[in-house]
Amino acid sequence: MNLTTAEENYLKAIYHLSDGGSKSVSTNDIAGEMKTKPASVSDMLRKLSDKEVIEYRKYYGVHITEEGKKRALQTIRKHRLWEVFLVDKLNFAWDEVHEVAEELEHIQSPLLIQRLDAYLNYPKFDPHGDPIPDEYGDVRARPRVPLNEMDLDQTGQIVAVKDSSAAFLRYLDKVGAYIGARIKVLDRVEFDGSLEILVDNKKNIFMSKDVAGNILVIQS
Amino acid sequence: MNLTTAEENYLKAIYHLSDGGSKSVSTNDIAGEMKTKPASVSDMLRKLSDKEVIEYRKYYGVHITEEGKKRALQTIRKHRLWEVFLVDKLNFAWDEVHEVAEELEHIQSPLLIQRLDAYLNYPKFDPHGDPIPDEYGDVRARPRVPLNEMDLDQTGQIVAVKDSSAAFLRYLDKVGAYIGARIKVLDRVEFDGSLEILVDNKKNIFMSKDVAGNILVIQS
DNA sequence: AAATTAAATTAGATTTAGCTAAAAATATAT
DNA sequence: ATATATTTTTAGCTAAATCTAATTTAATTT
Ligand SMILES: [Mn+2]
Ligand SMILES: [Mn+2]
Ligand SMILES: [Mn+2]
Ligand SMILES: [Mn+2]
Repeated sequence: MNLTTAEENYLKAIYHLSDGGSKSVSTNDIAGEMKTKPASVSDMLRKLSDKEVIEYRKYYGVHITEEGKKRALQTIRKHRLWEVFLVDKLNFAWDEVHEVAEELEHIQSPLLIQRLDAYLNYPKFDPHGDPIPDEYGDVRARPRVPLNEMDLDQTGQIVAVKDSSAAFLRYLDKVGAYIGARIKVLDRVEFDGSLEILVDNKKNIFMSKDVAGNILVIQS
Repeated sequence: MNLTTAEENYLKAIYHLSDGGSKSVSTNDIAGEMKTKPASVSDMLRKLSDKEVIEYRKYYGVHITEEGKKRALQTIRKHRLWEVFLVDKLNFAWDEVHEVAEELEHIQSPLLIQRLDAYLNYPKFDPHGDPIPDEYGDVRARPRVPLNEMDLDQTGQIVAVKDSSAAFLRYLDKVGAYIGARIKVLDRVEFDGSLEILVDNKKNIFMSKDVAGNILVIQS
């Protein structure tokens, strides 16, 4: 059974809100994520349930099914591949790609995605550091730690961000904290948890605990 | 005023059926081209007329307006740029690109098209030899002659096809009559107008008048 | 100039995706 | 255990894009 563009978007939202299928998700949360009203969500849940991509018990939230997870991961795969294309080939900045990818992810053509993947050299991560599922939906996740949880003097590499808003991404660009940057925790202010970070062994930057909590690092 | 995907598709059909705005177009012709029913077309014509991209007098067919022509050319530009991308970068065959481009042409992002154009090195023609309008809607058309109208012993280069069906394109691939091939008219059978053609100075092929009429050539 | 045929429009339904307002169910607090 | 608050669903409406069937207008033949 085919999904419409709206159904794909809802399913992706449910996948994300449920942490990849582990939690149940509420109508209100979906409405918040999709920027629609709860009444519209109730309607859509009935449709997604009919198509057996979610399990739906009225008043008790939804679970995504195995089939639903597979579908969501395919859409996420397409989204992230297009983001890589936009950044690597068309020189988009990493904060300019999400909206366009949100449209491109709905183009129906398995051949297109296969060829795009090959053309991009089978990338494993998108420009925000999020993993790209393979064509079977398998994801190679790296263990990632929020920067604010790292110990003093620890080193690592920035691999992803939790907040992908354009404002946040532009701020990171400004201070040089791009994906791939090597960092070291130089100091932590006990009072508010803010940090002093060494970036790429050459630049010292200060950031609030809040900012650091949105930066994900692989420790090394 | 923004156009929906359906409106863009109808407007493009009207542009083509009217030979770029020169002829008036009938409801039935549009229905044929769009594979919808005349009743649906009447509905859509009212909408397009409200948005002032066509001039519509009930029962007397439609004319595309200047604004409509501009919009149609933008969509055509996007369609053809995507086709170049699919063939040049993703190694699609020229008979595999049309359907996907029919979806990709509706992605809304001026930046995307600007960057794609640059990335493809500002191509002037799509894989079927059709000209790509520039961002102002200007088209550099080459004077083209159907192969069946060429005189004996004349030479030229295949630059486009009238029929873009996959079946026809595959046939052309098989006989080596791809876009860019140099050809010479060796013989014409008076009885049925069929032709013998020398392709790339090395291969002799025979083709019916019907086939030749769908191949466009620049004479040289 | 009628009569017939063809083309186009209108009327009325359906599906998808949204909305608001009202009702119902569940959760929380006294 | 009630009362209150919150969440969720239902009912009813709108807009887009289709359809079929009926009607109207225009074009073509006799
Ligand atoms: Mn994204
Ligand atoms: Mn999307
Ligand atoms: Mn095409
Ligand atoms: Mn299209």
